[in-house]
Amino acid sequence: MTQESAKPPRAPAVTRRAVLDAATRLIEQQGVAGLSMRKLAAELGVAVTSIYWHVGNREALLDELVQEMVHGLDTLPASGTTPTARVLSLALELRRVLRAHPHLIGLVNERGLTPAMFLPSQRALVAEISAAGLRGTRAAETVRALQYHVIGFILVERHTDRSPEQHPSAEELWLAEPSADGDLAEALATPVDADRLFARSTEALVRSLLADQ
Amino acid sequence: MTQESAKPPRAPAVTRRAVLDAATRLIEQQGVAGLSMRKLAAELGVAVTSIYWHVGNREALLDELVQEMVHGLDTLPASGTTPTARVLSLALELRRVLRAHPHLIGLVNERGLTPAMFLPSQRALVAEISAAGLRGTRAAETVRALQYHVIGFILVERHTDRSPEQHPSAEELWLAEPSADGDLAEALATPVDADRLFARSTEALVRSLLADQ
DNA sequence: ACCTGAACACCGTTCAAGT
DNA sequence: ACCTGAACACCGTTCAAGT
Repeated sequence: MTQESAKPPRAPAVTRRAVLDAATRLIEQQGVAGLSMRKLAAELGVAVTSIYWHVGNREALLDELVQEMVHGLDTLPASGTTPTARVLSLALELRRVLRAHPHLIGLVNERGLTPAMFLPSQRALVAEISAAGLRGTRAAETVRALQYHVIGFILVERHTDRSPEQHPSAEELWLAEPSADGDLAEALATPVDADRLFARSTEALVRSLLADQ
Repeated sequence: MTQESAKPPRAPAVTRRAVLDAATRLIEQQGVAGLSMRKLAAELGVAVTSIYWHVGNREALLDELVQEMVHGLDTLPASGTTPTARVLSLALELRRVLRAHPHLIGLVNERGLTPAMFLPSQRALVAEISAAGLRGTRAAETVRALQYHVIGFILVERHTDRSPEQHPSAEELWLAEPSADGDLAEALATPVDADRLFARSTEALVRSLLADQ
């Protein structure tokens, strides 16, 4: 509903879509603070002011990326047969989806869209947790505990992903540590396997939350 | 070792300490991105360039705040009698300490000081987890799971603390939700009690991680 | 020892002007 | 319909100059 002219005008040098995609790339590489309108223009080979014609301004550009992320979070599919397995599968799936755009979580929140964004995954969690036999306040606390756990893990991971080499490193520190348990020190000197750590810790949390007690 | 003159010169308009404190205040209120040298100067009633004399530049200023935070994280005190209680007390204590400067966590990481910063709390966790009977890889995974859980929770909390009112709010969404479990929906429409949620979820995680399995 | 203003390169944004 | 350069207010930073 935007282009409707008698004669085909010359093709635009950039499109709204190209701007959004380039912005996404910049944010992934350098974080939200690293997204500048001038860098964007340079990358697209166009004057800065062209960007403004396509997306309004920086804020509106981010608004649009946020919208796309919020709409991208549909109901999550649960898999597995036991309640624990199904809830765990939801947590794994939520991490998988959020990991695609970890930088946008903060932007979504700044724009007041956090509840809307997480409603679908909360619904899915509610369904499985209810099926597991939890009710009322207890069930709600379980939903929230899992949500915080997953989002928190993603945020920590984003930090780790964007961090330079650390000095002194965990390896240096723990190999130099006088310790009763040499195996433990050695294990702590090893790089973190985020996938494994998330799977293990989340399973532990889910088991405990779903246990009767 | 810096001021050593025959006659007492006029008192400085600002001090290094005053700059650091004002910066801390600005960061707490507006986040790291909200810290500008010019705002800082305005707040202290001095020319921008004076700030540079005291702290070098923006980067060095942040370096100093990071140093203070890293040194502020000493060994944590564990309390309680059972292993679960003692490990849980460490997690609560770590959250308490980190909550004082949640914005600095990212800065510490950017500067490669994350392992150094968390070594003391890792040591404390190692001691209690070893006392609980865990060894080697399993113990290391437990330490890391707890560390990620606590840091993640803090990061989520920071987002929440700095967020505007959300539209639509969780309340609106869950009260409008057709649901089998009315109590659950009502509970999810209630504001999150972060202290309680953290205590509950962390206890659940600790119990599960320390269990034989 | 400490403060100042001028100056520079950067940024987001607006606007009048082009085609 | 789409692109452009000039211009403005902001930012971090350097420097020569003051007291």
